[in-house]
Amino acid sequence: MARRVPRVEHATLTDVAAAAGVSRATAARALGGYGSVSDDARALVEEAATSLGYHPNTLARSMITGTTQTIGVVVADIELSFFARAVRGIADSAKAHGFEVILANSDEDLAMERAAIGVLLEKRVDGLIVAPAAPHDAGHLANLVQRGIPLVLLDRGAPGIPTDAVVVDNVRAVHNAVSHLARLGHWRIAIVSENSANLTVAQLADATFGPGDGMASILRLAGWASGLRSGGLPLADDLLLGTGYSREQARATTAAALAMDDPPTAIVTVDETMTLGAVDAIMAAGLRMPDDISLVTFDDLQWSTLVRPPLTVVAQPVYELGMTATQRLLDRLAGDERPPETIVLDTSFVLRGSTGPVPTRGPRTGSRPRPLNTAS
Amino acid sequence: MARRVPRVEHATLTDVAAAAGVSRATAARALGGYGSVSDDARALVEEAATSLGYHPNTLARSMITGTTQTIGVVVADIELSFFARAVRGIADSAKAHGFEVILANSDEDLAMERAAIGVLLEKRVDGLIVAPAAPHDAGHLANLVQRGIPLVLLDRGAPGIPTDAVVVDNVRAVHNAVSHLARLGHWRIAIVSENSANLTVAQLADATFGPGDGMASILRLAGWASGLRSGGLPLADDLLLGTGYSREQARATTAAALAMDDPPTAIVTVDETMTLGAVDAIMAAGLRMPDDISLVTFDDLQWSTLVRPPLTVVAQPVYELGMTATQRLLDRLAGDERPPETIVLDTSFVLRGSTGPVPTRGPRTGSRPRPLNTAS
DNA sequence: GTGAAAGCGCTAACAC
DNA sequence: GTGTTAGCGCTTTCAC
Repeated sequence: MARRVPRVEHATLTDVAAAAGVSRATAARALGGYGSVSDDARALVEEAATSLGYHPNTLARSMITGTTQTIGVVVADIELSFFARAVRGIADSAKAHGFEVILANSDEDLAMERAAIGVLLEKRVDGLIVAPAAPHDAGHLANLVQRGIPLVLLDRGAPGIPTDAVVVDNVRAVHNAVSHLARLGHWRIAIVSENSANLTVAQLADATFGPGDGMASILRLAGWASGLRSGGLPLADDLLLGTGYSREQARATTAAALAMDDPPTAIVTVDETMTLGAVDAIMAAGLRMPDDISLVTFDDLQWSTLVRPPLTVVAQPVYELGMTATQRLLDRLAGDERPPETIVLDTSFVLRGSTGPVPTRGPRTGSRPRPLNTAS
Repeated sequence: MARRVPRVEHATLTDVAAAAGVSRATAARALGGYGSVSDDARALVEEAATSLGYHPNTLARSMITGTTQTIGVVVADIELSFFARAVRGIADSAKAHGFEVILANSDEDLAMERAAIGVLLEKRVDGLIVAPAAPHDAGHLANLVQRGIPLVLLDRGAPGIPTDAVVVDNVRAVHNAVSHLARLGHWRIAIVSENSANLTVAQLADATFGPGDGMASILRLAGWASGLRSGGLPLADDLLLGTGYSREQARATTAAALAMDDPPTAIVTVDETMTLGAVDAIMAAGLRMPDDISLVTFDDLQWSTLVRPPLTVVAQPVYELGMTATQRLLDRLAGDERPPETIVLDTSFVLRGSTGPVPTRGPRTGSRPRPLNTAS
């Protein structure tokens, strides 16, 4: 005879049935609200249930029904504002539909992501929302899709994987931001990114990425490069400030760029971490925005308006990204068989004080080189 | 015959056993690493398992073992930096011990907290980490403890509930911050809090709270009041800037205080949300820190060093709070029967630019009233 | 409307 | 070392 060692005593359906003087089937029907039960029996059962403090064991239920009412969520790091807000959106809409959320952090590490997904699957989550660490190395995700496990990608699509993704149009968002800076007369527009993809600026400008084609950071680089090109600006490789994924590395890289002979007149950052480091460097250099340098950052963070001047930002609908991903996942769980699609939400460009025209005089070197190219 | 409608086909132990040509018990032993199996059998089983893509169904396992290797976490709002970081600490240490985390937000609402705990219990989490919304109305938590469900409180203790809690010494932290300000000569030290507990400053100063006695915000008020008293400063009720729990309300309340005839010479904020609103108001009023006003905020947020001047803060070991809570919970799960205790971690006072001596001349009104009381 | 009985996938005695 | 078997708590036929 199997015998478990219960950590905690829970009243079972059998207990309730016995107390109510009915069969387990009747008790189950009364409590589960399915089948038909007489009013008498229902009353008896409900009374017994409350007096025993009965709560159904969803584990046992799940074994039969095949659904756990749980979704697994794998993000890079819940500490990043972006993911915290997206997860809040996920949790809220999941809860509204009776689902719970199991959370895992991957730290953008493929092995951690794989492991996390494995564990979530063993827990028999009904579906997954994943911000894939390596959209171009997503065999494990393809495998999920092939096995019929509902999967929605968040923030980044994985090319070639036939599943839903919810993203923003990163290329266009940054292209527009760069165009704005170009119109203001900036001719040295740098970008700070943790990911340079080992591509030259020309290659990035040539690339034709769709919104769901991989990491947001790469797409933002592509948007930057294409913005430079369409603004008639030189595609200078020294403006691609590739660095490591930490505030300190972003600071150091930005600081080095600011110390160049021909420093950028404007900087774009691709996410919160890069923004923190870039602002560190700009402030440490004693530069005034926008007089000495213009700055556009990604994501409208809570403190964007607290630095002086307030930051011009590309704002993403982060909460909605999470909600939309969840909605789509729950639709799939409910049997929606439409072909997978990449849902693209709109960003907005929020103009504040950190961007402005290039000053006529050079900020520190006395004078600046003329633009190399002013044709469109 | 019961028949489930599997959303996804998973290979079962029976499948593996059949493929390997052994009994289910042998397969289970080989895979589970318990009991004894011959090397031949083990090899056969492992091969069959990999080729079938077998992953154990932890639901079935949990039904027998009585443990789900899952902990439930209920915080106010994962979007707040404090909880995001604490949850990261929880998730990391949980994962290191083979546990997963189910996350729920309560928005500091008691009903939502109760509901969340109910759901987590139905999912048979092995234990709970809760930041209680109402530490003084915690019958449901007492009930958990009585039922033997392992529970660790985070950030706030619940007086009278015999369970572990992991907190900081909020009273002392704020007392020290206020003492520092008093030593700098400040005589009108206000505090911005979403919770005034309907107490007068004198009552707060008289209260003798321990570190685990309820909401952090109240304890911080008490620390402020006792700091005022021991600094020989008047316990003026108009310095207790009680407001609603939103950035905008904090801004409005702070703005009103700054517009008083006798405005504060220094302000303390009790959390991230209050800090955002208070800084909004100070900046909107055009006040310079620390020349016009000094500011001490709670929690060392990432942007604390990006505003000018950088903020003097009370820093909490937030990640460690989460790790410690998890460690204690896992200890309890492992059978640790020590009497429950309130674990108090140390805060640190980080002196930066937003605090300084009271200027000899009044900042805006030309001259200020002399301190009412300079005795200790 | 109600009860009996099967069985989800697994672990844990208990024989052999 | 291995197989047989019972049963975790529940839902779901299928009779009555």
